Amino acid sequence: MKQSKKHAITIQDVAKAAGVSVSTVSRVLNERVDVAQDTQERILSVIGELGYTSNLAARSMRSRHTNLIGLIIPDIGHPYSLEIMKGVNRAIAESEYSLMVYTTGDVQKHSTADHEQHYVSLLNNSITDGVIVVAPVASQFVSDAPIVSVDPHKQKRGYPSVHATNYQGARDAIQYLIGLGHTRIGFIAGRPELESAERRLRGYRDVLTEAGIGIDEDLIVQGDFTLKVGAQCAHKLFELPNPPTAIFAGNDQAALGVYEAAAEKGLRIPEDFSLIGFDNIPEAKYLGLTTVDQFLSEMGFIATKMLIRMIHDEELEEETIQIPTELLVRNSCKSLVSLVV
Amino acid sequence: MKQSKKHAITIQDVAKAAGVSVSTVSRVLNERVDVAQDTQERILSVIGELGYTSNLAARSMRSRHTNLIGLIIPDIGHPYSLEIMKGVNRAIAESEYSLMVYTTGDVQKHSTADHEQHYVSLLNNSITDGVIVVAPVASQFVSDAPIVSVDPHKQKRGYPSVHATNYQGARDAIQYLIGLGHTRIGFIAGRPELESAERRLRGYRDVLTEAGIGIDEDLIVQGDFTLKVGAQCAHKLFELPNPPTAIFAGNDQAALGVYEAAAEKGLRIPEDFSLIGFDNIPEAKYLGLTTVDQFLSEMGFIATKMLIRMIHDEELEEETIQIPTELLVRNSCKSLVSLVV
DNA sequence: TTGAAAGCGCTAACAG
DNA sequence: CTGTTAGCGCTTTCAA
Repeated sequence: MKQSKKHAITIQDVAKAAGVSVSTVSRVLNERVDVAQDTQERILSVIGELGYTSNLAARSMRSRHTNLIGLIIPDIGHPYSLEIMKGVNRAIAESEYSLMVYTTGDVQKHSTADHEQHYVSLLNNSITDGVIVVAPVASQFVSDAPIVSVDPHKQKRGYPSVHATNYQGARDAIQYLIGLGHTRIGFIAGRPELESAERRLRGYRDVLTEAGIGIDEDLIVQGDFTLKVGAQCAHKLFELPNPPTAIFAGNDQAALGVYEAAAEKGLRIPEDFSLIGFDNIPEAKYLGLTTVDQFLSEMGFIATKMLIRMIHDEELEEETIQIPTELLVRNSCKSLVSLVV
Repeated sequence: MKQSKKHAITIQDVAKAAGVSVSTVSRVLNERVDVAQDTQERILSVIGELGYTSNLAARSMRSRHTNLIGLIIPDIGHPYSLEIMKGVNRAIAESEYSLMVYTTGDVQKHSTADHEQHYVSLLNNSITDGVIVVAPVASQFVSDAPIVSVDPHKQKRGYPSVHATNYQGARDAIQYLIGLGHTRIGFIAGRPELESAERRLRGYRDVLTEAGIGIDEDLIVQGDFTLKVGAQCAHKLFELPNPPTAIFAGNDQAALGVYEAAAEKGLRIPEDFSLIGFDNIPEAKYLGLTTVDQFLSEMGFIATKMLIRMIHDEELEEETIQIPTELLVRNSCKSLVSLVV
């Protein structure tokens, strides 16, 4: 209501309208106490009238305190990312921070260490108080503000990260299947370059060996964490002369692939065989399959809590948290999340 | 490698290291052509070595060009939001822009017009070139940068918005059910204060009236777009002396509620009755239910494309786009998305 | 209790 | 082709 419509209202406009200096307005904005009661009220009411919102860019530049947390996440549309975001969101909701999710749209094109570092710098050197990086391939990050990584591709040092206990989760899952009486358990492996996939496989091998059942290499097929290849893998397993009576799918998409392959063959889960999948699978509830579940969201939650503690300058000690996470559908096995500094 | 570790590398550091002035570095950064070849190369290599990333805050403050689009969305964890984000993401991926998703964590606590305006100002007055506001309750926004809204609660003027053709979609759905031979079709309504819910109901009433079937008010029950209440509504319908042979659920969650209620009663879909739902329902694929689908993602996509055109200063004319969106599962009816300026 | 003034890192004239 | 300079809107000493 003042002058050019094109120009946003600044702290100057507020100061002028309230008949004070900008520094006084700034003090009110930052909830300093050393401002006279009536001055404060006047400024506040002017702010309300003018609909002033402080310029984030300018504020970030001057003060190292934006109350903004950045989340750098590969593919916003992927269920994996979504679950983690949910957990982050939960932690954000009960904090004084707001969340800025940064994504570049396409997983394939941007998941390089260079890009990750770029986004970390972009956010942390400017508008965020700290960032969470999900599933980074980068080993190191240069940043003056705190960083936490979630589910990094490879075990790394230098900054804290939250890991799923993939090994223990897979162990629990296989033990659960053995408890059901299965001895021929198929395994659809994930992308071998990922530490998580490798650990799940190791859990499978170890439990089967320990149980005296032994490993039949024909029962281990190489998937890639996609539904399509998961279905192909399942077909391979079903065509075996001596097919498995249960399948452990490396992740959610693979599990759905198995489900579709089973449906094609007219098999029913869990009547004809047992299917257990890793990662969150919303459909599991209706499809009768068992999942090692909820840990994605939990990882996001823990990472966010940690980051906030770091921002508050609480020095993190070398520590490990273990958080039990129930299986969603119908059993007693547990998955865990661990924190590694 | 220069001085205090705590301090991020600035354009000054780069200039010093390259033996040029900051403005020259800035020119290279902004891909100006009027820089000598060798100077440019030298600066670029220094940037690489130092791992310099330009300060977003500072850059935003000086130039109206951040290549960042803001998405203001109520609840990141809700399937509704997710679908829209997917569409936005798709459009972002094929553009030169990056996406900044802004959420405050909790739908209930923050979905007020004031908050919406606050976030619009926060982003648009500082770091974004434009914003997309999803499901706003606010009627107007003050902002110097472009705004597009998606699926606003009430029809509003002043800025462009993308609407689902809820009326036509509901019409198509009901016609589809009539085509299947149904005459007693239950309707689970959504929150009555939302225009979308009201339009769907109107589509239902109109088609039934036009078809000469007439309206049985007992078949219309008041839901609230949640699974729990959806299930209760379904129970109410099933308990009717003359229960419906088909149910149209106002949205995805309600449809799942109906599914669960049906499962409890031992009913099977679609053998025992037909169930059709609005909004994206991933589970639909496995549950045999029909959906009016994909339009959420489409709305996000269109809104983003529009916003980018607006940022590029292409004046938007009064126009309407109609985009046919197939039903997901098994039929021929279509839903549409329209654009209103 | 308040104001004046100095920058934060960057871009964009304007000179050279 | 390149350097100098003046701010963008804000916070923060330092005085008054």
